[in-house]
Amino acid sequence: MKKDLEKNYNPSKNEEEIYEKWEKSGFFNPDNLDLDENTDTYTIVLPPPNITAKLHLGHASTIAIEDLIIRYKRMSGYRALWLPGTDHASIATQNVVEKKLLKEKGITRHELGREKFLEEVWQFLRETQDTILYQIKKTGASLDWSRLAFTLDEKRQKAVRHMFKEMYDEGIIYQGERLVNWCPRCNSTLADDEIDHKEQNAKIYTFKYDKDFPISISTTRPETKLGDSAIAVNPKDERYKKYIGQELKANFCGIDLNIKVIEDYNVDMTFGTGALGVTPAHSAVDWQMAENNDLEIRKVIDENANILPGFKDFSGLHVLEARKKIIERLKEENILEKEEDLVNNLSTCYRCSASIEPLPSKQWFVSVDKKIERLGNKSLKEKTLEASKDLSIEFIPTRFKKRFEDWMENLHDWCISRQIWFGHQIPVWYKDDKVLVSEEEPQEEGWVQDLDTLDTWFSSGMWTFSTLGWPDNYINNEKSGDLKKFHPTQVLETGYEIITLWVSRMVMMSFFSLGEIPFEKVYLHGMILDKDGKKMSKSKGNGVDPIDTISSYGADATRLSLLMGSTPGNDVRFSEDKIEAKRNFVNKLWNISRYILSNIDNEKESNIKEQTLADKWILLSLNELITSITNRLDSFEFSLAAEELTDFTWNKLADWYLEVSKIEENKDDILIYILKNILILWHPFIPFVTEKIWESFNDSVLMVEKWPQIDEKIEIDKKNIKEDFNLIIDIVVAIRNLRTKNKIEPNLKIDAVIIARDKKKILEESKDLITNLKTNLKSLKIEEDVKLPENSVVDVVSGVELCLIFEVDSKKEVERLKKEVERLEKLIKVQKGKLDNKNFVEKAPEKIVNIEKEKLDNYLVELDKINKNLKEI
RNA sequence: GGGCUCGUAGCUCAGUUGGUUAGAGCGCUACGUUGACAUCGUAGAGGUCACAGAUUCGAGUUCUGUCGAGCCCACCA
Repeated sequence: MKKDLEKNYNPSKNEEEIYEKWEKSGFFNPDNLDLDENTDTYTIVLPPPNITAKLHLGHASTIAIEDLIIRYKRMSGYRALWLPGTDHASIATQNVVEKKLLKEKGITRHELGREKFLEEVWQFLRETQDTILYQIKKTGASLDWSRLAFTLDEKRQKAVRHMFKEMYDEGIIYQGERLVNWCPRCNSTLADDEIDHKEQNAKIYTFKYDKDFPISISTTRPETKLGDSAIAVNPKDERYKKYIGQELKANFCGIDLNIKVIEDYNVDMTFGTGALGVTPAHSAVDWQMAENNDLEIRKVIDENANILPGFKDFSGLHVLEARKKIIERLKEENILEKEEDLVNNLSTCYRCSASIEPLPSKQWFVSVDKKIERLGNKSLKEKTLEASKDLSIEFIPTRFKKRFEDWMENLHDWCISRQIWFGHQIPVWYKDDKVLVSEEEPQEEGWVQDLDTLDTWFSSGMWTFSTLGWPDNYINNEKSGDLKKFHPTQVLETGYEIITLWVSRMVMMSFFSLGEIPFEKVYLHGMILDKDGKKMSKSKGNGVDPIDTISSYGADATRLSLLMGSTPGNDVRFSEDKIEAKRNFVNKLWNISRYILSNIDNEKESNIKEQTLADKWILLSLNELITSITNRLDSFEFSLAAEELTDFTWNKLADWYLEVSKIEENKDDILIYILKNILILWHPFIPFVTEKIWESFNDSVLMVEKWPQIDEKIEIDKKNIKEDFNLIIDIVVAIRNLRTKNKIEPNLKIDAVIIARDKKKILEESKDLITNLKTNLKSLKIEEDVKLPENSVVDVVSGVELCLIFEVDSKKEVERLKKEVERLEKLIKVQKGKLDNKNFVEKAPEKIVNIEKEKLDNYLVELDKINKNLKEI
């Protein structure tokens, strides 16, 4: 039956229909796969995208990689689950909605009130979530939508509360006064990794607290000095040694201070005056010193970055105004010694860029150092480090293992409370002096819930198991249901930029609640940069919507362009050219299939009989391809796998075997066999087009077709088959080259003679093939020796000589040959030098030496022939 | 200050334990194409693999240093 496919593949016409077909088949859900009970599972959870905005190409890249892995594993017979979800991204989302409100309605969240504001957030959320899910489907993701989760849906809320209570009961979660990074603009604390350091020009002032004070200090923030309770000096510093331990009184701009002189090795003697004014309440380093030296902690600044009451006329001023006023005062008192320019790093909020105030505040923390009995008396930090060190969790590429461990080792307790409205509200209730931590809201009157919400990573840290039915599926330390089947997951595939934010928390939380790792491998992909190498971001407006590239070039081309030419952990630049090239390839594959399907009589391969050299060659190449692609995919070398597939499909199959099939006959079985195999091998990369072609001659669904095995009986005579066929290719190419170089009219029939000794047999067998293959020879002779006619040109190919006989421009030919002689003489000289090297001949493997010798011989033969030719002309 | 990555063709990038002539795509040049495919075909030009040194019979690949680009962490009182 002949099939008639369209001339060009049209992605937008087919993709939707194919996706529907997959969804209808039910095979996205592993429960519907026809598998034995004991089949191994393979699980990946989709890193839940923020619902703050539509997806960009970075997400598309994540999806392309994960879909590739999961489709490959599904076809390889695993019970493959890829679990979708989205992230509420508390701070980010709240910020976006706040900005939107301000822009569209001109109101702030405070004017609107908590409840109404949250309604707005949920409304926004529904809209963006729809867009995002639509985008994901457009890329062809084979996600199990029946298990779709959201970090703030009912089930996850339950899981979060359960986790909070368990951690609280275990003493892992505690409330404490700590110096936190406070954003006065967002009115919230920020984690250390939510802070950006920005260079800025500042002034550093040098002064004494008062006229009579013996030590000068330097600072960029004089206003905080109102809260100083010590001066720290380096114990090695001779200038200040005598003061250490003294308690001094000072009157700083009218405020009385008790200053203790303490020693600390971290003080840089060469910076400023070498004496550091210690402000425990408003500097992280100083806070530490205060703890070590039992200093008084005196707050100066409030949550709005204003000076607190009790500081006379400075009270109520914004820090910047207070700074100005203090400098004026110091000038008046004539104690300002120096005012210098300085470039320093300002800590700013990663969301709103406001400058951060370190403030002491009551917050909830997760302890990373507390020993946990059921984890072998180890802390979460220790367990996590252990998992990385003993390789139970493997990083790809491995260099991120070190970064992960360095970061873990320096990890402090995790501040999980956030002073924002959108998110998981902390499940703690207060009534009078009583505190209640509970999964359920207390029924009794009068309990008031903590107003803060949890850090967004608290809920996403539980992602691998909260999505699999925890805690319901975990009773008496026994896993059941999905949790038992699919946890731990196999791979976490994500961007390297959140290795610390997310990966570490997932490992800790999984250890805490399940006592096991959340995933076996962490595959880290690079970022997708724009064509100038800049990070794509909303603010720069250089983000690319995958929907746009999909509608112009197709999902397959978009995916392939993201998969190829990239290696794990390295950033990739996006370019439209690349997508276009992949679109062209997809079309090529389409046309290869079109040609095969329209030229065969029977589309079911029955009995593959390899008859000719070309058959053996292509089948052998296919075997090698299957082995190689399988290995590549197993070791996460996606780009290389795609390259090899392209090479086979385009350079071997299309360029050679299909051409041969136009000359040699009866290749239906082999053609359909090869087509089926490459469609399967390509499917994880470019699922749509392969499925579309597949359905034109199969009733089954390609997505669940079995991954190919090599055909054992073709594994014979490997070496000869390849060499022989490559020889034919070389000859055909050489004939064409000679024609082009000598400007032979395309229609002019010419005679060719091949002078061959060892290769005679193979050449004799393939005589017709060579004559017909993309050449236009009048005749082809194969001789052992021949006297060359005058009007001929000669080339040497893989050890055989080839003569084309026709009229030739002798002047041009002489020039060409002379150049050739030059080239050869150069090569021969290099080659001889190599072989004269005793070390080389004695120490290099015999194989290499022989190859080099053979090379020299070939050069010599070639040179000889050309010289002969030259004489004749 | 500590750490990481990168530097290969005009551009974007591959190149797995060191091994035959360093590859691909795009771009460029020439020629070609009415039947699988112009989303095509054939061929060509284009590389001191950043630089210097070391190890080795042999280095794009290993080591050291230098220069350049980028990133992460800490911190500047």
